Amino acid sequence: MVKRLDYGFRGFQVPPTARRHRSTRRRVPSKKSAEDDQACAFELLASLAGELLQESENSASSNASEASHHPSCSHSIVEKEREGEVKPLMAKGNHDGSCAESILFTEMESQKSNQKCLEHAQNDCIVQCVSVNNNSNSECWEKFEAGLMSKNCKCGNKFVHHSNRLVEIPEDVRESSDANVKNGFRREQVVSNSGFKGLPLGNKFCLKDPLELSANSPALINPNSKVRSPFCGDMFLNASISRHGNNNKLGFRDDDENFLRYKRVCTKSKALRPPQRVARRRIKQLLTSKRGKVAPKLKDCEHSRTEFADEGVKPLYHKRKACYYSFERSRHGTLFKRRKFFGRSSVLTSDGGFSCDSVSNSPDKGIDGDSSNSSAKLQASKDSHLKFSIKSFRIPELYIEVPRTSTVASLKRAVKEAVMGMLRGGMHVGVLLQGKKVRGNNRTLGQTGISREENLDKLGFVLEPSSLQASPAVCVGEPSQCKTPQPTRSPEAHVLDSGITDALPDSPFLTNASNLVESNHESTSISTDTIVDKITTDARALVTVPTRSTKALAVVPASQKTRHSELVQRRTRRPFSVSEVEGLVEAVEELGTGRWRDVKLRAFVNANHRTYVDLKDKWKTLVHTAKIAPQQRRGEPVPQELLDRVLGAHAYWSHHQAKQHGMHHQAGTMKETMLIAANHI
DNA sequence: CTTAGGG
DNA sequence: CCCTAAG
Repeated sequence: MVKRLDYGFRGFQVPPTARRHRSTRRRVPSKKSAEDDQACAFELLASLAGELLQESENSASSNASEASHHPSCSHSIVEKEREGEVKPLMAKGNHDGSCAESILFTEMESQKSNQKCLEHAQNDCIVQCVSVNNNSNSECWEKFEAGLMSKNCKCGNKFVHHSNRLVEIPEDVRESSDANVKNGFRREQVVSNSGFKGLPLGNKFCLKDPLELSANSPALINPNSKVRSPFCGDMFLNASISRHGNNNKLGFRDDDENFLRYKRVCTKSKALRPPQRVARRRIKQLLTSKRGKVAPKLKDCEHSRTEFADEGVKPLYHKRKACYYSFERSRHGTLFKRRKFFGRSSVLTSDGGFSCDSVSNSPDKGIDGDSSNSSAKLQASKDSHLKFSIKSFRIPELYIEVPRTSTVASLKRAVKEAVMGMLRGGMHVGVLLQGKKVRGNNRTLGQTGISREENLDKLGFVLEPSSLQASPAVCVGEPSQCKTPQPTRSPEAHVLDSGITDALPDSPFLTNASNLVESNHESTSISTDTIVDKITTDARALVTVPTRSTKALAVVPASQKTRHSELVQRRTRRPFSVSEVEGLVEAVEELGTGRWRDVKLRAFVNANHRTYVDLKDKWKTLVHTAKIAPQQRRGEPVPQELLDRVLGAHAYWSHHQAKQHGMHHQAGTMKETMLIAANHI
C-alpha cells in the first residue's frame, strides 16, 4: 500500500513573474545586509543554475572550447542575458515568499558572508561561490555580468547544480576525476518523476541515489527548515533536503567534511537538451514566480503547493452506482483506489471519530514517561540540527467487529481495512511537547521550545484523523446486511481525490509537524544511519499514505447507515450462479452484447453487486468457457445447454452488430434467426 | 455514465 | 474483477 512517493510535481508550471529591472532589483531593502548578501548569493547561484543549463545547451551545439577558459561560459551567459533569454536573477528584489528561495535563503544563511561571486566553471556544471575580498554583491554581480568573474574567482565553495540538486563542493576539490564519480555523482540523464531523483533537468551531474550518498553521512534532519515540504518541491527543495551540517550548506556533504566529489562532464548530449530546457524553465519559474518573503513561512509553501498541485489534476471519475471509485494514478505513481466494500467486517472508531491522543513515536532510546503518546525522540546535535526519531505511531483506536465465524484472514483484513480507511481519511500530525500540543505552525522549533535541550525527550507526535467522518465502517457478513453503500462522495472527498488537497493551504498535512516528518522522509534517502533509517521508514509510511490517501479518503460517516468505507481490497468475488448465467444468457439473446446496461436492467435489476461491467465480463468469460474443453472449465459447472446458447448468441450478435440499433426491441429476432439456422443444419 | 477491451 | 480509454 505504501509506495514510495515521488514528488515529481509535473504540474509545476508556475507562471513566471516579471522580473524587476535590475536596477530596481538591486536595492532590495533588507534588514540585514548579511541577508542581503546571502540572498544575492543565492540568487546568483540560482541564476547560474539556469544559466548553466542554458549554456550547456549552447555548448552542445557549438563545440565551445571547454578547456581552460572560462570566458566561453561567461560569455555565453552574458549573451544570453543580453538576449533577454536568461537574466540574472540576482537582484530579484524582495523575496516575497517562495519556497525555493526560502530554502536557499536559509541554506545560505550561514554561508560565508562574503560570497561574492559565482563562477561558472568551464563546461561542467559547477558553480563556484567564491569568497572574494570585499567586493560587494553588486560589484560581483556586475563582474559576473561582464563575464569577468570566472577568472577572478578563487575557488570557494562550489555548487554543482545537477538536476535539482545543488551540491557544495569543498574548496579542495577542484577538479574531478572519474574516480570521484563513485563518491556520489554519476553522470546521468536523469529523471524520473520523482522529485528526489531529480527533475528531468538533464544537467550533467546527478547525485547518485541518495542512499549512496548517505553512506557516510549521518542524515540529519533539519527541523528548522520551513521549506522542506516536498510540496514546495522542486529542485531547490531537494537541495535543501540534502543539507547537512550547519544549516548553511547547500547540498550534500558528509560529516567528515569530505565533500562530495563531482565529476566534470563536458559532453553535452543532445539527448539532454529537452530536460535541460525543462530544468531551466523550472528554475526560472521557481525563482521568478515564487518569490517570497525573506523568511517565508510554511504558509507560503503551502500556497505554492497549491499552485503546483493544480496542474495535472484530473477530474474525478465516478463509477457507476456502484461502488467503487477509481483514482487516477497519481503523479507519484502511487495508485490508490477505492472501492466500495462488500466485505464483512465492521470497523468503527469508538465515537465515530478517532481519538487523537494516541500517536506515539518511539524514541530510539526510550521515551519519557510523561507523554503517553510520545515515543519520539529528539536529540540535538552539535550543530543546529535536530534529529527526530519516530519509530512508530500508534493509530487511533479502532473498533473492529467480525462474526465469530470469521477467519483469521478476514479479521486481518478487517483490521487492515480499518487502518487503511483511517489513513485514507487523511491525517493531521500534531506535535506534542510534554504532552501539550504545540501550536503555531509557523513558529520555529526554537520558538516553540521543541529544540530546547530539556525538551528533547518530551516530544511527541500524534496522528489525528483529519476528518471526523473518516471513520470507516466495515460491514462484515453478508452484504445484504449492510446497507447499500452510496457511491456519493462528499465535496471534500472530491477535492481530495483531485489531488488538490495537497495544495490546500489548510491541509493538515502541511503543518510543521508534517514537514518534519517529510523531512525525515527525505533525509532517509541520504542516510544509512540506522536510526534515521527507521525513522524514515515510519515517517515515510505515515507521510506517504496519508498524503496520497488524503485524496482517496472517502469521507464515510461511520454512523451513517448508508455509507460504507471503501476499502482497498477488491470486491469480494461472487461467482455467478447458474441461474444468474441463465438470466444473463437470456438477456443477451434478447438484447445483444452491446447493451450491458440494458442487460443489467433486465436481468439484474436487483443485483446491486452486479454491475453492467460485471455482466459484460461474465459474458466474456462465458463465451470463453463455452469454447474450451469441459475439462478446462473451472468453478461451478455451467450447463452445457447454457453454454451452447452463449455460443449461439455470441455468434449471432457478432454478425448483427450493425443491426442492433434497429432491432433492440424486436424480441425473438435472434432466436428466430438461430432457429432458422438450426433448421438449415 | 456506458462501452469495449486489455489486464 | 479491475482499470480505462472512448464515446
